[in-house]
Amino acid sequence: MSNLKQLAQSLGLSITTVSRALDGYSDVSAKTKARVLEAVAKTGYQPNASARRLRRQRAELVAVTLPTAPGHIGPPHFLDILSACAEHLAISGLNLVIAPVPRGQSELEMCRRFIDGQRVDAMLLVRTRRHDERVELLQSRGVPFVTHGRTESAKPHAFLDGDGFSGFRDATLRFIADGHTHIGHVAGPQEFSFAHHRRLGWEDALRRAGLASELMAEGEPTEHGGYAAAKALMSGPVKPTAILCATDEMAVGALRALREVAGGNTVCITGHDDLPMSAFTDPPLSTMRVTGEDIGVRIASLLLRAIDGEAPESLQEIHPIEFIPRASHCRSQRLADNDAGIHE
Amino acid sequence: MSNLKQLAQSLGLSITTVSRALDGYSDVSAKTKARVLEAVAKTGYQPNASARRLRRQRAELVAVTLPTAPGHIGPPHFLDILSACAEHLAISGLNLVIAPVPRGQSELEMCRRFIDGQRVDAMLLVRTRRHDERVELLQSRGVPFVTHGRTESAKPHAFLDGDGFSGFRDATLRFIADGHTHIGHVAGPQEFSFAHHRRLGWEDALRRAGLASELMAEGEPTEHGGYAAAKALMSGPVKPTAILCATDEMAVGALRALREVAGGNTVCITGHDDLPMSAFTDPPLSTMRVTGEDIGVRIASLLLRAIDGEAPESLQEIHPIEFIPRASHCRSQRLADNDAGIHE
DNA sequence: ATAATTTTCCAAAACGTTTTGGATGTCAAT
DNA sequence: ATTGACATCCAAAACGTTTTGGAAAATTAT
Repeated sequence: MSNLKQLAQSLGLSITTVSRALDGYSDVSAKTKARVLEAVAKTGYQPNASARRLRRQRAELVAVTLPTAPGHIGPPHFLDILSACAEHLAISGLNLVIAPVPRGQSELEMCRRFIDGQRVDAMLLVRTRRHDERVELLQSRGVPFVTHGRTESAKPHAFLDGDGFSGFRDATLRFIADGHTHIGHVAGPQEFSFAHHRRLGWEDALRRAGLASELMAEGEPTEHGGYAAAKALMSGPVKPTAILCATDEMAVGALRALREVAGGNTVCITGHDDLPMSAFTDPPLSTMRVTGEDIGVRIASLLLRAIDGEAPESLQEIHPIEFIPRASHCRSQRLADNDAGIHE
Repeated sequence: MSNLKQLAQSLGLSITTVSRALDGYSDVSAKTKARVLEAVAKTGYQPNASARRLRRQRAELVAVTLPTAPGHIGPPHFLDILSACAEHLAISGLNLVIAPVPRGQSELEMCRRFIDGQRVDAMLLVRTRRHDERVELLQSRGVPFVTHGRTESAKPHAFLDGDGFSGFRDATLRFIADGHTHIGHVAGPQEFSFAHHRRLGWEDALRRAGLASELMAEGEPTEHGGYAAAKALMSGPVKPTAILCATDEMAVGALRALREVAGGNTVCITGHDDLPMSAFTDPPLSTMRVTGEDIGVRIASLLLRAIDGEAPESLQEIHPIEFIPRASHCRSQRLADNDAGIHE
């Protein structure tokens, strides 16, 4: 609509001066600056984004790659995280674009398109895999990026993660303290970083207590995955009396499986994520969550610092997990009452 | 990294020719076109997005405004819709940016920033209100846009909506046919278009059947909102024997409320949206969903047509709703068995 | 052989900013 | 009067594309 040229002309000033007035250079007198500001306020002038981006050689954009998994895309609270992230990025003039992987294309091709076309200043990777080819690509291109979840990459990179290991270890220890000796795990796909760490935490606690860690079933990180995995666990020769699920969604599926299986309604269960709905399941789901304020905001500030050129080593955050006790982690009252009792 | 100039130089061609070869003009011989394509494949050249956007006077971007509601942002399956939409837009070279409203700013200011800065070619509005100021602004600026959900705007605009009215009317009729005479409604905030239409459908069925429509409670479109509303309904002088909830999330909350209240476990209940988790509640939630293929894809194609200048009148879609029967809509077996029985 | 047409190419002008490197004028110090 | 310092302004270059309006070469028609 309106551009600098017209604005300058109407004020009898040069384009340069108007531009510098708006950018707050000391270069322009207080009087003309005021005049410019007034004119801008009146016309609602906004600099053309593409032009500024071209000149500044910054895209003012950050892309988040969404792996289009079959089924649904990610934990339901994911949009909240992205929204908070976008809101925080916007303060620094950056916008967040959603970059789902087109069908028939690899995640790699997609990343390449974005960085080679200089469409973005940085990227955000979610659903990180332990060995993630996207990470390697971005590292080799020198593009700033942050991953949600660690990887096992040799070269350090910026990431934000919850301490799933400790969270699941502590939850398992809690079950052990409650007298459980058969503690199962409904695991997410082990290629995913988050799922792997949570499993390791569960295993670690069992090992320390000298308990076997064979009661594990893996499934898709969805309600159905949790359902199927829990069914598998409950149909084995040795049945668990407590189950840690990798996510709340899986736990919801597991809850249904337990409902359908004989003796299932005394099996204790926990999830992870503290989804809004988890307080409303039957029984209300005991779960965990990353402590502190919004994850999205923290991711955003990591991204900003990465763009500013900060070293990856100093951009790695692992946040503690807090346990949200509700009803589901102590269903078998016998156990909870005589807490030292051995259960079989 | 690499640009047209370098590419042209290395091929001994002009910038123009290379550019036109890539855009598929008939203007360039088959042989040189092949040479160019090969060089592009080898160097991985991608045109600089900002430059192209500036020259073409298109932002190649579509923004979706996310109302940052207190609590959570939208239905959990929302990201799936956005993702599908983004994927489809990408085919035409458009990217989807998410534009949450920064705190302390109005949705209007945010829209203005985007369109005055020519940051976007079109906008997508969700959580549409019956009287939506964003719609008026965009109409007055002549920016292409599509809303998810109708409005009561006098001027027509592009939208995609489910036929919530018919969906809820039919579901209510189904309850009536099952012999229910006290049918309640856990409603969403009536300022929202979707919530209002669903209520009207419920009311319409009751009116036709000569039944009173006073058993309604309104709440936030969240689990907790549904919980509180259902509690309110169940603590009145006349209690419903069936309840239609505006969304699955509200239904999940209502289910818990019914669990906590005497006689609640025979009250029939339905939701709307068919969230993944709805098949796993106790009892499995009977619900509804928009028929046909992915909503996100359809929104995307509406957006594309709007950008192409198609008239708003021809860009209005209301899609039928299909009922997903599970267990929750016929809990009181007495009713279901003798279907003509009067219940009190 | 010449004119008309088609094919193939390209120089230069945009697009709207930001930034560089002065230019002009004012004022105080010499 | 000259110099230096400072305040205020601006012309022009650049960012990397796409598009316009030809120009040169090759082909066909006369």
